[in-house]
Amino acid sequence: MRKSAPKAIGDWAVQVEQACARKGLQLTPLRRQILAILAGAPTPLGAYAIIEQLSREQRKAVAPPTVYRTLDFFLEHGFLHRIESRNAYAPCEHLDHAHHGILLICQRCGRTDEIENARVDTLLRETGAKAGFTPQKQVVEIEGVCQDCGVAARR
Amino acid sequence: MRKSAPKAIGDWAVQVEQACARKGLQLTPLRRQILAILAGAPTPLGAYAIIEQLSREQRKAVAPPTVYRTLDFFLEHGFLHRIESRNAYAPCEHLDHAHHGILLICQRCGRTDEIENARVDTLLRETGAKAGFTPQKQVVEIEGVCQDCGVAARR
DNA sequence: GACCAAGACGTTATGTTATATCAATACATA
DNA sequence: TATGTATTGATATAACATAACGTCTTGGTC
Repeated sequence: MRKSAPKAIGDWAVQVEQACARKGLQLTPLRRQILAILAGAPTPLGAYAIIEQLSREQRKAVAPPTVYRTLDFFLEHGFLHRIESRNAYAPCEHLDHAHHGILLICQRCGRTDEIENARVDTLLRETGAKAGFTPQKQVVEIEGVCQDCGVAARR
Repeated sequence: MRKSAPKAIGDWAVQVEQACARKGLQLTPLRRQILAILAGAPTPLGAYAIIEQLSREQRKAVAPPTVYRTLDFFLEHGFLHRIESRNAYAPCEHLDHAHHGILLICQRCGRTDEIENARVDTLLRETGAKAGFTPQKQVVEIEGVCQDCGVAARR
């Protein structure tokens, strides 16, 4: 799981900022604000959770399309993952290179961790290929109990 | 992809029927009807597509809870898969044993194929374990282009 | 048969997630 | 200024899912 959330978070926000600068992407106030909200969340957030928080912060309602557009922007550029089995969005922890992440989702605490494994990648591609299939996008999500929660449960 | 849909379908419906008999589960008229609808569909169906078809067949509106309950019944007993990345439901093609399927989803034709690979399973479990994670449920969905569509595209 | 409990289904209402569409604004550049 | 492009605002609605409660059937037990 994302151990020291504050640290990883800062990292992420900073990295996104740098990536935007590098690629000439606009990091507007709205995007920055949503970035901060996502960065500050201990667990992945749903779009409507973001809308609520945003609306609170601005004391003014923010409509769904506004947030979904921003999420799409982050997703397109690989800054964010969508967790399909939860309809939630979490920071991508490996911004520096293209990859298919494996998402570990804890049932107890709700935190997620993104790991990479080249062998899984390769194996999935090969497995698909054997069936004549050309993969474009992989969704690998594993739900279970994370280390911390597992330890806690056994105490 | 499910090549000869009619055949695989018949298989599926029959197998579900047998499994229900074996386990003492009621295969009521409603369940049978939804089974048939799912079995006859070339691609995974959303709950509301089932509702529509059901309502047409009965010339009478069927409400969402009715269908969702039946879907839950099939899911619980492992007869059906939910495709997380599509909010859709597809017959499970390996009824005879417990498993984590790998779902191949074609972007062009929408058909899905479910394959099994023990190595993927093992590898995912191991990968999780290395991170201190105890997996309960795996979601592996690969989106891409199936053989037929790939061939068609290259012609 | 009378009774009870469990399971299945019907019905109404509502909650949750996501998108279509068009208008307004901001900024760069010809 | 005019024109184009990117972003955001605003309204409405679509798509997916569940809560809560009532009714009816079924199958067991006395």
